[in-house]
Amino acid sequence: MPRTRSGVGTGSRGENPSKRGSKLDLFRFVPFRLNRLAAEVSAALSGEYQERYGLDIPEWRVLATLGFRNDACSAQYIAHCTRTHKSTISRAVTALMKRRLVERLENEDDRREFQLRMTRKGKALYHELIPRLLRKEQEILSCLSAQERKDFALLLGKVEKGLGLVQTRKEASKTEAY
Amino acid sequence: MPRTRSGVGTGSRGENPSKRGSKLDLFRFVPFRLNRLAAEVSAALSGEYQERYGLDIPEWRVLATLGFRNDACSAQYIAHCTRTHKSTISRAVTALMKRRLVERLENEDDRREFQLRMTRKGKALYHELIPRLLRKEQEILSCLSAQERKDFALLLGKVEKGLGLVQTRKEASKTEAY
DNA sequence: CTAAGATAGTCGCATCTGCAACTATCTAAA
DNA sequence: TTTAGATAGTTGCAGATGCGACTATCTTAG
Repeated sequence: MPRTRSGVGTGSRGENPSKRGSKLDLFRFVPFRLNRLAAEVSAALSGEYQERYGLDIPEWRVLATLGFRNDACSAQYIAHCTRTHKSTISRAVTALMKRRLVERLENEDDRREFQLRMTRKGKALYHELIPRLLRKEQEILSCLSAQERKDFALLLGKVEKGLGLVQTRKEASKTEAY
Repeated sequence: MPRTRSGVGTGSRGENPSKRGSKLDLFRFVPFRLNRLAAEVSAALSGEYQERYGLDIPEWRVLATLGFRNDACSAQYIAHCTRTHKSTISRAVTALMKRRLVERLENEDDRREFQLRMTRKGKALYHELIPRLLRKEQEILSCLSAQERKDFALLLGKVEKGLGLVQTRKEASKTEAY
């Protein structure tokens, strides 16, 4: 049974409790909404990569990067383009190697870094996982019309760009160096 | 533990490294984009509440909730409406009480729970912080036109609703009980 | 060649946070 | 009343992750 609210409400006590417009509705505050939404979406997806395949997010990011570029690359490259700390990527790679999903080759030209690529087993898992994730994504976006999804992607892109999250062509070609 | 099954599942276990459309561009994958964007936006804001005022996100959420409802409420209520785990809220409240930003009163009707509210000092901090955060938010959204911001908020709302993140009126009145 | 500085990757440490167990309290039913 | 079950809040524990130090290697300048 609902407890009776103490009748204070927005009424002003002597002290001027809520002066000016200096109030903030968390539910309309975009940073909070983005955080909450991201957490919820991650939770919705985790059933696929986490429970079903035992991958955590950093591990999944490594596989996704390797799978998309169908080509070997360094851990540093993955860290840069997924904006994940290099130590996190390092641990993810270690775990993936233990499970024989990823292997690494010495780089002759620069023996500090390794070339990473998925093993056959890793690729199999990747190709099994991708359709599931894409389906989940569509499920999450199913509340939007086709046009709204486009708009949403466009707006996300603008905000990302505004925050410097988007690679320019120049940066991308520089990134090739990794 | 979900060991990978021997069969590859989607068939054609042959070589064929990148078959079909089973590829995923992380940069077009909405869950990844939301995660990255939320992290970046949080980082952009942390300068205000973290560095300047020594608050972490859960602490900030407690203050924001108390500030918006200009009324005392329980820790459980805050946990529910911010979708934060109750243990996290508990620790945040403890920290805020140590700093005398928040105080709690025994609830006569139910001695399990406490009524939380900001102290004068807490309110002062809150009213100093809010305009800064709102300014930051506007800064982040400055890459969007007024109409685009509206659209963005609307689309966020639809996705939130689709995920069950939005309170209906009925739930809201039920929540009053907390 | 040598030395200084940059970079790739690893690892220890500290922090954060979710989970689950626990206490105290409330509610409802026998 | 007694007892079983629910709920508010706290806390120990473990897993995840960022930071910074460290090693090894590369590059560039003298």
